Amino acid sequence: MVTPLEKARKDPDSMKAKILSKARRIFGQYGFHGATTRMIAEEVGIDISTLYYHWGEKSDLYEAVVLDINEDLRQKLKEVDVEIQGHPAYKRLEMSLDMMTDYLFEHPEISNLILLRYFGKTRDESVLDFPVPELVSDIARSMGFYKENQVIPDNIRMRVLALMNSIHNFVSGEDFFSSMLGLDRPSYIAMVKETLKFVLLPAFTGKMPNGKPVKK
Amino acid sequence: MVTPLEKARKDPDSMKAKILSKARRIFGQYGFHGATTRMIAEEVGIDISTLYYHWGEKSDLYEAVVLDINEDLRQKLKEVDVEIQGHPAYKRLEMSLDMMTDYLFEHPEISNLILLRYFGKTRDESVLDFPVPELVSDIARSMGFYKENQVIPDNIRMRVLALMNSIHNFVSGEDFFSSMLGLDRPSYIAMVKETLKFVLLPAFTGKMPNGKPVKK
DNA sequence: TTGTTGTTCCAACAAACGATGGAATCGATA
DNA sequence: TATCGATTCCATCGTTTGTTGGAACAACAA
Repeated sequence: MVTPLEKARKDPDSMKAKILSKARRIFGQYGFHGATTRMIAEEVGIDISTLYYHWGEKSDLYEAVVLDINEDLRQKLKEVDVEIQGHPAYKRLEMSLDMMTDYLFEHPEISNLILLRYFGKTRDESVLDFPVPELVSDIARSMGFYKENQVIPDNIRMRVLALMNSIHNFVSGEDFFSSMLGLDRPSYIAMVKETLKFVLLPAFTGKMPNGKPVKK
Repeated sequence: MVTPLEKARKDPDSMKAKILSKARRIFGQYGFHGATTRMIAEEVGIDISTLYYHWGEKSDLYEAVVLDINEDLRQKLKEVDVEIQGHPAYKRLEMSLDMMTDYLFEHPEISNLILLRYFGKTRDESVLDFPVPELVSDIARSMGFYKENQVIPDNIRMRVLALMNSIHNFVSGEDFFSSMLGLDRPSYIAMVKETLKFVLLPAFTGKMPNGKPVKK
């Protein structure tokens, strides 16, 4: 059996896919309760009942959105994993940071939704949580923090979470931070990359962003 | 003239203060739209109209909550700043991390609300933003990242943001992350501290958490 | 006593929200 | 053409949410 989400992902021009795309953005910006079905329908340019026809309840649509971005993220991580093969650890992390930052700035609703799921609660606790553990394991192995096919200890998992969240924070907080610093988009993105490297490279690779070892 | 917030902060046993206290928790957990005035009133054990009598509109109460936690945070930062005087840079950062982590785990709604303000939008954009820039400058000076009474450049501000947000993330995401790792509260908090030191100390101080310089 | 002031609750309102039934429309098929 | 399924919109429903008016009550001053 084929789920509505699979249908939508297969045919990006379908009404299901259009609704899903707008729903991603609006749920990401306003959260589950802040977003209304009317807002989403209006954004697509359709009646609310059409939205309900395709996706059923609001929470069902939300669930589809979560699974959708999770699939996107997983796919992107695979791409990155292929791209960085063969480089030394230092270069691998640096490349990953650049690529993931660029990708997430193109799809900021991914970061928004992930952070909202971490930090915010929903009134009705029906909603599912997406498989963060798998993502974390993938990243840990891809970065070479831990060897293949082994159970990854908690402290390594925590470090990966810290790494991921640092990116999500800057992507998701773009409006707030860039206006606070008075930066335009390209300058802000460049500064995010610089900051991420400054903070993360020494801890995870033992080298400063300029490639020199950390001074004593 | 004395504002309702000042009244509430002066008399913690007053009804205004009781409402404010519960409002902090509920706004922090559910966000502005997710929280309802009825939820807050019920938590306090009063009628909704009593809540409106003391704080007026929902957005006014929310504004008071934001200013309240901002004041708490500012006060705590001052305490930390006094405590760490005289220590070397490495020790200052380590102490600050420990103290701020403990404090925020005691008042997680502070981290919740700050992150929700960064990342989430409100349907009516009336709401004010609280003075993050000042906080960031205070921290930058307190940590010795930059000298007193100078305009702090953007890249330093960004590093401070990265530092602050790393703590907020782990505090605010406690439920999600600790259940994901299967840790109880004390273990989780200990692991958060360890992780924060692992990630942040090398970049900001050039030393590993064990005090040794970062290896080449 | 009477009045005043501050506080609390009951009841209710209008608007917004999630959700649905049913009619209308369109395209393909027989 | 007639029929059928899929899709879209209009109108509407019940509930929740933000908000308010007014009565009840207590404490205190005149």
